[in-house]
Amino acid sequence: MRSAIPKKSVYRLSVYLRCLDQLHETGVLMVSSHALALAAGVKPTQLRKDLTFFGHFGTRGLGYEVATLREKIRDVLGRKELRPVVLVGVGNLGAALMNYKSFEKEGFEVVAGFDLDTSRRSKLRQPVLSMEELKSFVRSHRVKMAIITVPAAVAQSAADHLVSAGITAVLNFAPVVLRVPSHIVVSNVNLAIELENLSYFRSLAEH
Amino acid sequence: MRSAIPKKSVYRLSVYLRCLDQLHETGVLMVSSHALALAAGVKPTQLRKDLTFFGHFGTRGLGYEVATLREKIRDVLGRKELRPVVLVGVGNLGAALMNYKSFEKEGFEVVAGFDLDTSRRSKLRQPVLSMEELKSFVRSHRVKMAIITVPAAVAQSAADHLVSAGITAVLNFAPVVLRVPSHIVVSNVNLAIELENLSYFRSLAEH
DNA sequence: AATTGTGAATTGATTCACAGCT
DNA sequence: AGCTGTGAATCAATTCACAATT
Repeated sequence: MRSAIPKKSVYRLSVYLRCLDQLHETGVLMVSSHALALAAGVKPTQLRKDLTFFGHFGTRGLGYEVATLREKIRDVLGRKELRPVVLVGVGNLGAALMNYKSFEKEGFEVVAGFDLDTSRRSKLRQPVLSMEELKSFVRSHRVKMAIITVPAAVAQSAADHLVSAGITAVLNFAPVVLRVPSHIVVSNVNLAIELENLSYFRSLAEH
Repeated sequence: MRSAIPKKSVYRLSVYLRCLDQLHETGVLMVSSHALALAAGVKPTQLRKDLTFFGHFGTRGLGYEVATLREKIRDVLGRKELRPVVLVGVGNLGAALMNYKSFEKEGFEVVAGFDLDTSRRSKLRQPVLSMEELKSFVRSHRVKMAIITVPAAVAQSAADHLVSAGITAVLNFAPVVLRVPSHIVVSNVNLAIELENLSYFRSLAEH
């Protein structure tokens, strides 16, 4: 049994890291689990429990050194080197993500876009290439991660292409459940469902 | 105690609805929990359990009538009328979301964008208005939901504006934890964290 | 015979309560 | 005195096992 670590703890680790970044920028040296948890929007005990899955980083009576904890979490999350990402489907959303500043800031670089229509290269820094060029590009640039922003109807085909090119992690924005081999990691972001959910809980709340 | 219904069940309800839409389009009349669960990427028992929170919609021995179940889920999710949404922050991502087809298809209409720079109206169908116009627009159009796609530094201020204008649900793309009154529903989408998570689990998987 | 619906059992996540350091 | 780290307890979600129904 490799991973007794809850998925959600890993997710929150990223949230804590963002908060630590902010504290670091503003020159704060030490932080208590109470203060950091407040900033992250969780309970102090949850923060401490989350951290225990990865080690013990604090000093009893004092709290956590911001710079150190930040560094440790970056290590856990593998934030040493810049990680290249390719994107398939250079439509409105795809192009926006190719320009998305937070990706770079957090250590990801969208190195190329792929699309049936390679004329969609307008004001992008990165090249927009044809699907035929995908495999050789991914291999030669040793890319392991991809973003899918194609229409639902062609998302499975895009995923198949990516997998056969050697991609092992996919962030999928297409509203379909992708079928991939079990060693491939897929994470789905369905924006329409996010809105739909929000709408549901909003209606509940107004009573 | 109103809601003993798990958040995740509601989320999956939206996923089931997408699958039912597809089945409906392809003319399928009946579906078993097994088949629908397969399409949705969950276990049959989970699908059935999820449905029991909202009623019983199937026929033992036969399964579920696609059209009926679809209709019932639409009812639960409040998908009767078109729901207007405003968006604050008409940058790359914001503009892409204002054009996002899946929103319309799923019953949401982004009716206006708001930005400090109202010249960002380029090829959008919807008007891009100044922040001063937000409150009166939201009130006169009876908008209840908003999308925040401004930079992190001004996201809290955007949220404050929205809340005081009468918005009660926010889909937040800015990488900050928003402070809002307790009756406001916030859902966060942090794309950089999604990639970071994916990267973490990808690294785990390659062993 | 097939398939739903659901209590009971299990598994997983969160919170509590307090021992252990500084 | 203050705060972390963590086993135990609680709470929530998932899965099992099977009775109920067509």
